[in-house]
Amino acid sequence: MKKMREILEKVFSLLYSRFGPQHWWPGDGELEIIVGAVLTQNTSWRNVERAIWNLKEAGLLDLDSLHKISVEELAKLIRPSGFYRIKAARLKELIKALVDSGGIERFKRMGIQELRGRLLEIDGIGPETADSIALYAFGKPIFVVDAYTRRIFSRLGIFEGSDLSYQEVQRFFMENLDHDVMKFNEYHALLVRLGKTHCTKRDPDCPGCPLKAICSFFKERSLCD
DNA sequence: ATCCCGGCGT
DNA sequence: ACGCCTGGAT
Repeated sequence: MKKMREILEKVFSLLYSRFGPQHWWPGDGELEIIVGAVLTQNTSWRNVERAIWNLKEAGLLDLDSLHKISVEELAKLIRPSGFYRIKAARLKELIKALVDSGGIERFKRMGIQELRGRLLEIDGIGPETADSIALYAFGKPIFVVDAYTRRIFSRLGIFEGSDLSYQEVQRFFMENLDHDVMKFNEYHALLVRLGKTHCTKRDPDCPGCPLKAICSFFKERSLCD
């Protein structure tokens, strides 16, 4: 399937020429990215920003402080991000794992598969969160799959019907794109951008979509007007 | 009312 | 496959 490489490049160039570089991850520092990756689970980034701001203002956005703070106290601070009790517990698990295995620098030095495996062992860290951390916090060449990715490529007609697993979708991208960190970074960020502004779940803006020329969903919709 | 850069337990 | 976790924006 040589064709898929061309399609993925086409999608990228259409998105990039419309939206430009996305400068991800939004927020600085490895720890802030790690924390943000957990807080944004099924939650809009706007709400995550408030939670992170609370942690910053309290002067707690460092490994040591987060390790010492109680779950209850942490839960209060991250309240605006929603699911705050379970997320506080998940953050504590993650922080504990980071501290116990020798800090962030130690994780950073791991190979991609070892790092991914370690993260997935932590309760509350699933494939998307693990890959977000691997790519955006540690600069590992791995493609992040999310709900937007699935929706956009289903509508394009590329994942049509087939109910693919996370791994299968990820393999599709990684087999058809160069393993370049900046490319993976920008590609995922651009898909999120499109998912928010045009390819929304309800009432998508197909006429204004940069991908409409190659989208089967748009073609189907255009027939009934 | 419905959704948001998911993950877990049943 | 489904219910749950939760606040905030639209």
